[in-house]
Amino acid sequence: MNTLLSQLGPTFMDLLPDALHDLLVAQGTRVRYRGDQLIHSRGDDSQIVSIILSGGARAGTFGHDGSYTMTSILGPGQTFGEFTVIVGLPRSLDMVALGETEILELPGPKFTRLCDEQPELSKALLSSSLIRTYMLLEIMDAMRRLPLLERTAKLLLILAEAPMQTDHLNYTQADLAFTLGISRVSVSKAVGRLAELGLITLGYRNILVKDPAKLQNWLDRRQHLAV
Amino acid sequence: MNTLLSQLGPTFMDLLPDALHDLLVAQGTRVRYRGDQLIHSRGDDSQIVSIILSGGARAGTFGHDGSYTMTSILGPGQTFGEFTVIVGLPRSLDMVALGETEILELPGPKFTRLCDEQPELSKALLSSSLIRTYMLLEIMDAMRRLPLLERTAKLLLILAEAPMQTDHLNYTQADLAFTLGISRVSVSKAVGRLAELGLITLGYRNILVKDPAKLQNWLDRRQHLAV
DNA sequence: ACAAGTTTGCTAATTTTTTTACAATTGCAG
DNA sequence: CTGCAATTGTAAAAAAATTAGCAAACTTGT
Repeated sequence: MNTLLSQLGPTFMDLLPDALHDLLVAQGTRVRYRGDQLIHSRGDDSQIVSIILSGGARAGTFGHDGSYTMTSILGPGQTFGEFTVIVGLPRSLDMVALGETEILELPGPKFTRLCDEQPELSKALLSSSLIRTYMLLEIMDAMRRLPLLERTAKLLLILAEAPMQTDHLNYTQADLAFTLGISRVSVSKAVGRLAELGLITLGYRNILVKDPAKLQNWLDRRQHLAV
Repeated sequence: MNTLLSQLGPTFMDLLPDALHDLLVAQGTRVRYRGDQLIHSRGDDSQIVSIILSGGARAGTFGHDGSYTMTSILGPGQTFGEFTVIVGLPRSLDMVALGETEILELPGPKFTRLCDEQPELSKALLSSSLIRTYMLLEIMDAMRRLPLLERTAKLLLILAEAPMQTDHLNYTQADLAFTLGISRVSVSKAVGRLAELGLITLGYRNILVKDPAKLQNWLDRRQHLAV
């Protein structure tokens, strides 16, 4: 669960030469989204590549029953929609703006043309995609191997290091439960224990991770023992 | 857990124009591996891109305690090692040959040069990488949402549709347990129930999925009910 | 065809997690 | 300031999964 946001490596935009960066910005349309505004839904087949300029976005799925499972959080420099455009399948996740967010949007055909003309673009996208795959594998591994308490800690760490986040994580414990795929009671117990250990501070509708490094450290030691 | 093998889309090799396909084969070295032979280990930083020509490979991690968790299975036309070469980080998974396997190996520098010269190569790699990411997200979703019985069924389905596989899946229940990250007893119960339902037939060191479509059907109905 | 080593099927005891239910707390709207 | 709705903390019971252990079934090498 090592995150999709506190990037292990550079983001797509980081990987781009300046010239290309400028070209993209020139060719795309800047669109602003308010916090919690839906950017697009699972199943859409709008062919648009989105690049986050500022703010952030969270990816997840809304269940038929209104539940929500968060899959990942994206920050500035990261992209989404390229799967839809390049592979030609409908979007698999709902995307929601995380706070005031500015996104650069490029129509699919224009983007693919740019890719053809500028091999560097494909290469940057490839690198960021490979990095993403790597992280997903790490996350899957964590999900299978780590006990509930550690998994919860890891999620908090991911959220704490997310872009557009103050110290206080404004999520309800029910949200966290959905995200982790465990019960609210279990979350309550887990965060309770973490709070006991002085790693986090609990509030109403929010959790404070004052010292992410400390939490990370605790987690690392835990994982070490487990393996 | 929708597979990394019964490809949802085309494989890397499928995406390649014939000319490039031939070029790669000409530039690479064919290497044969016996069944269960270790191709490379987690942590290696050998810079080699591997393309499976025939046979297959399974990716996973060996724990310090000798345990093994399978992450995915790759078949002909699929690649691995590109992460290492392009991003420059050590390998994250142990790869083991699945039966008699022939692999085309390209040294990293040669591969990156080819990528620079042939943009089509980057593009094919990009598509297959995006497809892989998509599948991983599906798998993660399944892991969080599906109960143990369904997860087991899904794994069997994935394995049954894997390349290099006869009707009989030659895995011990302990193998399946490792792969699913659950206990052997739980697997035993799960496959027992599936056998009761007539969806599979149990044997010694192997499981027969005579009618994958039927199993798929059962799973679909189950998932529908769950959501 | 036998002995040795795996693998499977089961059981019982234990641990973990979920469910259900309810009280206490918090923020907010009026 | 007060009452309401949402959120959190907790406890007890139920369900699910794990561990540990053992006997029976099965392969294989000799």
